Amino acid sequence: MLECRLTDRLGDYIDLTSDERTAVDRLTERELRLRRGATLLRENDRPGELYVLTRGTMMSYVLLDDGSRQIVRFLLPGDLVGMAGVIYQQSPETITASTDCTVAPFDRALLGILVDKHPRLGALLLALAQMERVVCTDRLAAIGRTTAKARVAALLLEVRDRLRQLDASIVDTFAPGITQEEIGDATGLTAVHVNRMLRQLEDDGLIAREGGRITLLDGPTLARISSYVNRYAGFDLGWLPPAR
Amino acid sequence: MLECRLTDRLGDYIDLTSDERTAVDRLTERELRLRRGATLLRENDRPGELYVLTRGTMMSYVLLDDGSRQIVRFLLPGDLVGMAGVIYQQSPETITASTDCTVAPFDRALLGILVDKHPRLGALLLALAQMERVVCTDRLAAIGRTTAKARVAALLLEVRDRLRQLDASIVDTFAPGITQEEIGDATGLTAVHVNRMLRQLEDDGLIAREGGRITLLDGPTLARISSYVNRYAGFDLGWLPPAR
DNA sequence: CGGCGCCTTGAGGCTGATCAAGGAACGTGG
DNA sequence: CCACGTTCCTTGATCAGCCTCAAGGCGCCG
Repeated sequence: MLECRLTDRLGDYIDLTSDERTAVDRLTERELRLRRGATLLRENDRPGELYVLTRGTMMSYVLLDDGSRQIVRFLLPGDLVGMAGVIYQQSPETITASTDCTVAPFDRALLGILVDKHPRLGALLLALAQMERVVCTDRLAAIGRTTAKARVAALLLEVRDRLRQLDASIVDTFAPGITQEEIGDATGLTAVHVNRMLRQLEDDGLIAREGGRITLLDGPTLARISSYVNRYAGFDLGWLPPAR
Repeated sequence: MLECRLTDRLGDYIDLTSDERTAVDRLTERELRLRRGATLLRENDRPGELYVLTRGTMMSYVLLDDGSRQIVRFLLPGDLVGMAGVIYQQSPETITASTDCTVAPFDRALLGILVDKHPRLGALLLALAQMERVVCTDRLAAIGRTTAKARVAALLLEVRDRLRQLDASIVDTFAPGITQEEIGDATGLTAVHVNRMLRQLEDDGLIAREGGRITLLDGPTLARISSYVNRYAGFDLGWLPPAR
């Protein structure tokens, strides 16, 4: 199973000093194991803690009155979990484990201390928050303004790019590890229609499927029809302050 | 015309020290005036600077290949503008003036310096970034999983709450200052259908319209049918580090 | 007075939802 | 080892919400 520490993730973007590394590792001293399907945090709970997801996958979503669900983000190892709730007295989202997984909980006061002692890390977290916001707006544009086929294609590309960031050996074949219903809940479609769109993409020769694994046969075309841009690349972090 | 400085906005959330105030004000030393319709930043431009919007309203949006537009956010005085692009070499969004307005440009390196000298402000900016992300996910859920009527209702409530934050005298009547086409581009609808939904809300007795001004006659019902939550309230910032 | 931007309303069509039924894979207990 | 339940995938038929196209009205400004 894929594993990634927060220091590894942050280290993808900047070279951490050993002081910074120590400070970040301090957030992940405790460890919590979750079973597939377990709920870490529920909407309107009081979100006292934050988490680093270290092993397994989770998802954050919102439930509406009529029982429908909007998946906001799939969480992968190395992701900070629960940041959206850090400013509220009530959590705006529910977070559950899609697979068995391990998280490291830490009090949110530690986040303040971390930023205070290591402003550069604060700036980096601010940058990563912006990245997530941009990913969210991309999804917004996809759901608001593109066809079902394009939305599914964009989601597949995003999943591929994020998995590749964790494991460079992943190129175009991967097991997304999410059901068609979850794809639907992330893209604003029904599971039935997601299934049809996957079939169409397959018939178009853009993807292949086999036993839960998906191969992107023609990434450029997929990206074109879905207006997909990889937001996990193309950074400019030259404005970050020096390490302290 | 409404006006709001960045220090005022940040001061809504925490009491700034005079040092912090000085540092924030330094970001807005320069001033740039824009005509209604002017574009401040275009998608894929190199985003070298950030801006504080001090007077007037703007909007940030994404254009898709087929010419359709997804409005990501309406910008009001006191808002930081361009933060989404701060981490990229190419701007992910276009920003244009909806009315004549005034912005204060500053180099993004200044952001790094600000965070370095005043970590508490860095943490606050991180918190505000999370808030925008939550607003974005609310919109996502609205577009992905709710009806046209609910989306329009939610947008009206959000506009009201944001205007009220700027001007406490605004209660339930306001001039949104946006066209029906813009409401559509923000909610993933066509202008024609927005018009029908406004008429329905009016026929239902939930809103009243008169000469471009809108009155929310029944906020609670509007909030209920649209699952709207005011994300501009209910904060918990107790975890911020002390001022430096 | 003419043009333009925006709003308004009607008619018809298409995308994606809903309802329904069945199949494959897998784990679990007898 | 097999029967069974559960979960997920797959496909067909019908329906409806929202889009598209079209036409006209109002108010403002040059």
